Amino acid sequence: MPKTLVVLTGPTGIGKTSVGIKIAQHFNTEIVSSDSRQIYKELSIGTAVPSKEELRTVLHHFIQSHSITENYNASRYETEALNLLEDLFKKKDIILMVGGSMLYIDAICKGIDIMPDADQEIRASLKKELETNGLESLRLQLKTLDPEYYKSVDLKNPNRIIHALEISIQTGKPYSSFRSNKAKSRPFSIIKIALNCNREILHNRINQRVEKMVEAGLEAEARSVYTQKHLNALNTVGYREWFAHFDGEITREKAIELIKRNSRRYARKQITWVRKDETVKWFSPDQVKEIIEYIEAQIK
RNA sequence: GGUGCCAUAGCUCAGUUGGUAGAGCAACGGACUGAAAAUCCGUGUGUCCCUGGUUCGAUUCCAGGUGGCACCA
Repeated sequence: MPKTLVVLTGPTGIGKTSVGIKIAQHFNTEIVSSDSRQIYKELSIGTAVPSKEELRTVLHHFIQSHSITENYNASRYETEALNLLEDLFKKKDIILMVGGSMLYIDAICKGIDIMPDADQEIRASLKKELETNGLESLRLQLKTLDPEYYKSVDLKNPNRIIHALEISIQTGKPYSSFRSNKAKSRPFSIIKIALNCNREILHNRINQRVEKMVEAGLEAEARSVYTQKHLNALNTVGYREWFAHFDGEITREKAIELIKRNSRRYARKQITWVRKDETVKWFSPDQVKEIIEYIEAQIK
């Protein structure tokens, strides 16, 4: 029997969780989450993890499975999720992947080139250098260590330059030598589905969901991880705004307003990413029946 | 009902001594391979309330209308 991974994605707040559960139920299968924040066990309200009822209905993987202290990344996700999929495909022909972390989805569908994890000490020293000497100093280093990547990288983006430098420095080989730019082949076929709706409706949904999160105790949840605010896992919409409030930089109302705005912007960024993928079939969140029909037609 | 003030971008407003306009916020478009809910780049999106008048030319000046606000009745 051929194996198929059905990927369900779309902007935050569109309703992926509930649509995903209906689809998983129909195909009697399990859900592999591709959400870079729902993966953390310390977070639940601000990441909008599925409810206990929802989790009872369909078996979910990679929901609150790791700690914010773990230094997780897309490559680790690729390895772990592929291993899991191999197991799951032994008993199922269709597996549903649900989530909005586009890089994580790409890691599964196309793969990420193999290279070492970034050395945290090197990263820290490069960050320091960025602060004291500025971006130009890092650019010059990159020009020497990896002239090829220097030509194509966004030279205004510190994260990109730092990452290329840290890999080049710790391996002694240019970062670009690790980049194959080739999609890996997978032992399963892939069907990609994305949810979207009218932008104004999406914004209303997002704004209302943030209000509900606040009512559900988002502030207390943020407070509970406040001492670890430096962790990358917490450099996230819904938490960083509270940290700014706790630090006395902004009012509580401003924090909530910014969470709404940043969520809206995040949704737009997600849509931008998915738009360029021509293999994606778009649906509205109320087209569950049509989605199931589409999947069945594709499988045949 | 009378008088005064106001009407410009989605919002708050600036401006044009008459040559069709700009800030903040919001919004929109894009990039993306170990930080990705991250990080970075780009874009004013406009019946200047409506109708007339004056003028080569009106968003700007004048008249009337409409709407809002304030005060007086």
